[in-house]
This record gives sequence, structure tokens and C-alpha cells, in this order.
Amino acid sequence: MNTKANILFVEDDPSLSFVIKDNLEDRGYTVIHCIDGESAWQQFMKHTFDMCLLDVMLPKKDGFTLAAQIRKKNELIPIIMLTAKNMDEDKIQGFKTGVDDYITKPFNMQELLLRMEVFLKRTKLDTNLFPQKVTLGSIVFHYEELELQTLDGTIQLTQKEADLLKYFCQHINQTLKREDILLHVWGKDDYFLGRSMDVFITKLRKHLKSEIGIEIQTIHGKGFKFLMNVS
Amino acid sequence: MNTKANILFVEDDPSLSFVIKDNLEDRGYTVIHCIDGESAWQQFMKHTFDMCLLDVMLPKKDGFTLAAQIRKKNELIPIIMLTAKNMDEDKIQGFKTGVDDYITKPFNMQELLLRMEVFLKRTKLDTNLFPQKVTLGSIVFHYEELELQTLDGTIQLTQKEADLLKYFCQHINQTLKREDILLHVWGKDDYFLGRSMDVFITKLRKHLKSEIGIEIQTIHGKGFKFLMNVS
DNA sequence: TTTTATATTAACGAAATAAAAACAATTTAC
DNA sequence: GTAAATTGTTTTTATTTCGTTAATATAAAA
Repeated sequence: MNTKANILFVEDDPSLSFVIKDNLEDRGYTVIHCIDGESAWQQFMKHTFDMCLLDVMLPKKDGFTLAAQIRKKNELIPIIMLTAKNMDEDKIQGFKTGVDDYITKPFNMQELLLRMEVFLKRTKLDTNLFPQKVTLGSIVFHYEELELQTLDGTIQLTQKEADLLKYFCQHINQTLKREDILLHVWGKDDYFLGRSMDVFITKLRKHLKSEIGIEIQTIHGKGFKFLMNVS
Repeated sequence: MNTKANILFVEDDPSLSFVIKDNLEDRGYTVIHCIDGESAWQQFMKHTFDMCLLDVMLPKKDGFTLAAQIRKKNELIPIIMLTAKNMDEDKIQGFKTGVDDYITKPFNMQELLLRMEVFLKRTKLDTNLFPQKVTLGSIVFHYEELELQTLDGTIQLTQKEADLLKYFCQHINQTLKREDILLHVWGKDDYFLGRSMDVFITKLRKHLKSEIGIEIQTIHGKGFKFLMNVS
């Protein structure tokens, strides 16, 4: 079952948490709620989220520290901070780096939802659901099951292989910059992850070699293009 | 005999209890009725329930404490609270965390049943009855009897083994996330229960090794898949 | 040619999983 | 009422897998 987007929501006030979580779930989001910074970090490392909603004042590890930690791991994920009304504007300003938006308590739900949608729309996550099965010529790609059904039999993919292929499937016949692939699939862009990506490109090419109409083309100095003729 | 769902029902008012229990049983539910919090907790630990119906005011241990205790043991089971009319809305709000729904007395039976169905439908418990006997190739799995009849003879299963196998049988040829298996079979997802699950996977594999068409496949980093070819 | 970017294969280390054994809590049998 | 057996969990040790890194080869650009 596919969902709209996965939200990591960290807030320690029980009643406020309940209202927000409930509201978000009503709107179709999948919400993982944590009441302190440490458990939130654990959850972040365990799952894949599309957005973070962090209270500033949190037990064990404050929201800004958490935000910085998350940003270090993933340069792309939208982070929205929930700040108290009386908070020092300067302090907010100082910590704003790495955070995409912040919203001052008390806020109404509508306001929060609007701000969230800005970011989710940008990543196309609330509009484009990735289908259960994608047909690539004679090959069927089943993302959730990490499976590639080819004429020669079923290939079991690893999570990263599937993530990369998914990203290609979302951008068929488009030139993708190395940087973008790295940011979207690996969350970060550095030299070593670049080498890592090359290894995975090789792996995917092997998996896809049975289908003649499909090719991962190299755009030297720029990136790759997932070519697929016919359809 | 298979039942619709097992309900833990805790309420100390005798006449109200009688009416509700009677009604639920008429609708096919199996109801275990307790009149105080402590005995309810004992029952909860002893049996496997699909839903809890808890009065707020209870002798020995109040409903909210009981609810919290249950939630700590099982993160998934639906809990519906029966609250008195004059109850402070704030208080309800404060304790709402961990509870799935609440209904204010007096309520009519229809209302309660509707609310119950919302949760039971979600877990598919009132639609999908688990069959008495499941045929897995040459093996016959009898859940209620905790028996596995193989060509080599009958294997006596433990409760947990049977619960796990049942969950697999409900999801043949689907990739199941470790997290989901833990939540549905163990009620909670933590590191140690994860190790425990691994032990049970090993046990089940031993039991099932005689049937060549059946395999518990590991999907590294994700979970397991109960593979069964032919049928 | 010389430098830089990409491809391929192999090696590595951390983390996930498997298997076996120890343990604690109950239950059963005597 | 105690000993033995059973059950699920935890611990320990072994094995496997995966993503990264490194090493080497090839192709493209300067």
C-alpha cells in the first residue's frame, strides 16, 4: 500500500501531538511520532522519511541539534521547526541554516499543512505516487518487493539498487545530473558516494541487459540518462 | 471453532456489562469480561486479544492505567475507552495518547459496534477468518491445534511458532517487513524481540524443511517472504 | 599526449542475520 | 512440594550480505 508521504514528527506535548498527528493522518500522511530527540534520531536512521517536523524544545536532544544531525545525513529532506512564540528572533536566525522553514506556536493546522505542501509539492511526493509495478519493456520492476522480473527469471534487488532504479523510472529519457542522483538517492553528494554510484550503475546495467530497449546512457561530465524506446 | 474476534471487555457495572457482553456475543465476538483492572491485566497477559474495551472507572486499577499498561505491551491492539458523561474533556484529552477511540456513556449498542468495526476492519479480523487447516504443499497446518502434519509425522508447535506461521500463511509470497511481523505477532518492535523472531524463523525453517516447495526467504535489510510455489 | 571522468572488478568492514547455548519463568509430572 | 520439562527471551558466537572504498582498466576531453 502506497502512502502520500512519510513524516517524522517530534513533539513532546501530548495533547498538541495528538491533534497534529491525527490531522496529518486524516490527510493521508504516514506519521511517525517521537517525544524526544534521541528516539527521533533512531527513527530517522531506521526509516526513510519525506519530511521532518521538529519542535525546538525537546527532551534529551533539542530540536536544532537534531535538525543539524539530520541535515548532515541528508542535505535534501525538508525540515520544518515548530518554535515557541516567545523565542528570540536572533536565536532562530542563527539556527535557521539547514532548516527549510519554521512556524511559530500557536499555529492553526491549515497554516502548517500549507507550508508542508510547499515542500512536498516540490519533491512531487504528494502528487506522484510510485506505482506498485513498472513495466520496462519485457521487464517488470516491483519496487516494494525489490524484484525485477525478467524473461530469464526474477532478480532480487537490494534496497539501494531498487532506490536508484526507482529514481531512473521517475525520470525516463531525461538527462540526470550526477549531483541530483546522489542527492535524491544517497541524500548527499561527495566524491566517494560518486564512486559508489558508479558501482551501482554497473550493477543495474547488468540486471537490465536482457531488455534491448533499455539503456543507462552516460552523459560524460554531466550524468546519466535512462533511455527507453517504444513503450 | 473459529471466532470473529476476541474482545477483552472490562466494566464493573453488572447490568451494563451483561447487556454489552450479550450483544457482542450475539454478533459472533468472543468476549472475556472482567470487573476490575487487575484481573483484566492478568487476562490480557494470558490470552491473545484483538481489541480492548475498557471502562475508565474501575476497581483496583483504573482504565487509563490499564490502557497504558496494555499499550506498553502491545503497540497495535485497538483500545476503546468507555467514559462517563460528566468527565472532564481535558482529562480525556490528556490521556488520549495510546488510546484509539473513546465513547461516552450512555451510548447505544449500534454506536459501539460501528466504532469497533472501524478498527477490526482495519486489521481484517472480522472479514478474514483463518481456516481450520491450511495446506502447504504436502504439509497441513492446523493452527488451533498447534499442529503441523508432515509426511514424516506430526510436529507439535508452540503458540508463538503457530502465531508466526499463521501470519506468514496470511501473507504468502509477499515481502513482510521485520517491523510488521514484530508488531503483528509480538505486538512490539524492539531489538531483543527482533532477535527472538530470528530464533523462531530458524525453528520454523526446520519444521518446514521437508516440503521442498516452501521456503522462508530473507530479504536482507527488509524482512522475510514466505515463498510457496504451485498450490 | 596528458589529464580527467567513468567502468569494472575485487577487497574490506560494518551491520544484519543464523545458529547454538544459556537463562528465567511457568507448567507439568511425580 | 520438588524435580523435570517446556517455552519464550536473551546472550554468545558464527556466518552472510551489503554498501563503500580501493585498485585497475578504459574512454573522453583538453
